[in-house]
Amino acid sequence: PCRPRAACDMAPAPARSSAAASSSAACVLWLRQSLRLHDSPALERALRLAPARLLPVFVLDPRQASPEAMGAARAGFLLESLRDLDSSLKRRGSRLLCLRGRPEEVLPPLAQGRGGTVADLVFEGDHSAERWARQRDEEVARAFRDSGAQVHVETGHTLWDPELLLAKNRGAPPTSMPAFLKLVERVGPPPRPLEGGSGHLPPSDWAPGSDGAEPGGVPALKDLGYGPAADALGAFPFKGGETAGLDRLEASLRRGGGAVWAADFEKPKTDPTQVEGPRFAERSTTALSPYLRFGCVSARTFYWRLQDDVYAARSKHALPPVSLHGQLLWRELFHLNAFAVPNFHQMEGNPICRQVPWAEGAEADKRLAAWEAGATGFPWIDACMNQLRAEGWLHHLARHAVACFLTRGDLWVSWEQGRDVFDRLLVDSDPALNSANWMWLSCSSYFYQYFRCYSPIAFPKKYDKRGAYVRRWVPALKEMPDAYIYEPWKAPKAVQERAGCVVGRDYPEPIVDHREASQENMARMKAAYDAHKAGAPLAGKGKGKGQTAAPQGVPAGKRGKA
DNA sequence: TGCAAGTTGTAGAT
DNA sequence: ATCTACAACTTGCA
Repeated sequence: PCRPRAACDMAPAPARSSAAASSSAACVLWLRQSLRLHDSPALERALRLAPARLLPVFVLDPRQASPEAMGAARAGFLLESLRDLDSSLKRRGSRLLCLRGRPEEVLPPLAQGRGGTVADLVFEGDHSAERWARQRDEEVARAFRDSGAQVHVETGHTLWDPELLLAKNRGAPPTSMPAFLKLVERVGPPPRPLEGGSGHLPPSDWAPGSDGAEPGGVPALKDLGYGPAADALGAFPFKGGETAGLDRLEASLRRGGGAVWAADFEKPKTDPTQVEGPRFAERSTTALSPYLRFGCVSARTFYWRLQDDVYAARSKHALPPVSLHGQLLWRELFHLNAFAVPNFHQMEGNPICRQVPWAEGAEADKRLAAWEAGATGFPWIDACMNQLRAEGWLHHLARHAVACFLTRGDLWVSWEQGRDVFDRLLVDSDPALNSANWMWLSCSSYFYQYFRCYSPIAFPKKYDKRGAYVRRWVPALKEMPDAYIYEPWKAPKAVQERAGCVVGRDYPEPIVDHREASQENMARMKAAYDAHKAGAPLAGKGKGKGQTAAPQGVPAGKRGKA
């Protein structure tokens, strides 16, 4: 029923002043979240402006792309993606200009027209961004407008335009999957991916800095301040970029022969302990998340390939929320929430987030540090964190286990702190999904059954009785007998000696007693929930901050018509 | 107001 | 493998 959406279906190009429409007029295409040429609304819009010159630019912002803010795995993936994009652009007669610095500082000089008039700026709106990023975008847009350019903001990171979804839900974002599925039912399927051409692009023949300080090429990791160890240590096993991403998409769709695997995929049934096979290619999930994060693969392309080539061909297939389509819908729901809920990325003043008195001070810092370093003394948790630091990737259920452990399960550390660690280390960290999932796992929002708690011993045992995953990621435990692999402190001293792993010497003592800690924390959660109920839920409690927070999308608690 | 359902818990019984 | 108790959360809808 859904035809391919042609680029010209979109809003008509605005009329522009005759002065700007001179033959040398250029269009700056500021690439951000969508590092691809297929299904790129921003690129197609830029082409419809028919500029004499098209200047695709990406800005490496030190606030994001530096060792303090971004793990080596993600930085490496990002640079690979940029290099791939540059090659693809060059094949079509263009090139990528890669600048370094703050966009609001390095982009405005382009508007002044180094070597010609810049008539248009096109970029993709980041609806679910944190406040500072939204301000950054406004500053850049203002600078271009002040220079006489037109600014065009497109939507491309999500399946639907978040504004449209919000409007169709009377201005209030759904906060549960059943409610979101109903909304999606009303709205209809997402737009088809754009049919991007493969033809020649307008030239990108500007003069990038005659001072020679800024060559405009994609830098290497070391140029961004990453040490030489970063290359070896920070390695996601799959290459970044649109080319590799589309290959991986095809491989996922073909998997199992006749798309059986993708059709029957149910997320809760996948295995978080799976260790890489000899072919080093298959994990129990698609591992497409980093490609979606950086827009190397369009969510809409993924959605429709699944629909047309996997689901349509079979009488029976998995359904949302557990199916692969379901995974895209979770992503969509959380982006919509991040767009519409005020103070979404923090506990305070966040109307959907339970106010929980998480631990603070030196003890909390120590626990957080041990957790991040993979030194909690719980082999399953430490193995997960070691994989996270090394690869930048963890299976979704492994993320659950470590997030529950850090927050409501064992260590009682704030979800915001764990979220920040994930944001730095994960190759696929997308702020909206990251904050949402941390709220979920800490029982701060979306999920409230705090008496369901992951055990760092029982949970991995269900999948991996012999602890192959732990042995892979915690070498000290390599020789520990199966019976003690998840609880080495219970092994008799002689067994520990024989395994070359004495607890307290070669491997840490457990940081807490899981049974005691989880019991105590459940009582704390109950108290926090009771306090929430006691204060009028809509009016908030205590400080009275939540209800006065300026809404970004729509006022919280406003359920009526706009 | 009551009731059903909620992507992904555990421990112990059978 | 499938069941139940655990102690009982929330949202969303009738």
